[in-house]
Amino acid sequence: MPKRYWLLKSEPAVFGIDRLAAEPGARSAWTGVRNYQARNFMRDDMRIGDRAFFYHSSCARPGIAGIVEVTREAFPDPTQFDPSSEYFDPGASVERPRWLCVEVRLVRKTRPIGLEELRTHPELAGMGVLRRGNRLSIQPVDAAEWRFLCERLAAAEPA
DNA sequence: GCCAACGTTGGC
DNA sequence: GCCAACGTTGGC
Repeated sequence: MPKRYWLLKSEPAVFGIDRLAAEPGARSAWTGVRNYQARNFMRDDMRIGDRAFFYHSSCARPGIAGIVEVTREAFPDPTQFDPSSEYFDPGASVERPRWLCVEVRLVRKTRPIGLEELRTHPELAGMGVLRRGNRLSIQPVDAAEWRFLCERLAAAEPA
């Protein structure tokens, strides 16, 4: 099974890339996803070893901030059971969980790649995050788009 | 704050 | 099951 690529959105005011970096082992459960399409991507398609861009949304400079790797496949999102969590779902139970999360590990922070930069590359025109009105917080990324962006990053960050 | 997009809810 | 109203996302 070939590795897949993703884009994971997070609001830096809620959980930014530096928060992930500060977690033990730079790992964290990716909780709080409350959209069925995004949940199904995690449940059906996300596998250990898949890689994703960590994307900052709803902030002054939205864009890619780093690269993460999936380290645990989908399991029940514990925040749905926690009445004190803003992600609490009274319709979910431990016996019948509704929402899932995966665990990710920060591979590395990257230089910020803003939306405006992403838009300058015709190679990336198909990316969901560039579509206006896009709201999906977990999006698949084509292998060609992934490769293109990694090459751009490598060019800007000579070893 | 505005507004486009679009998912969810609820009356029928 | 339809669909209008409503709520949320997210860039600007």
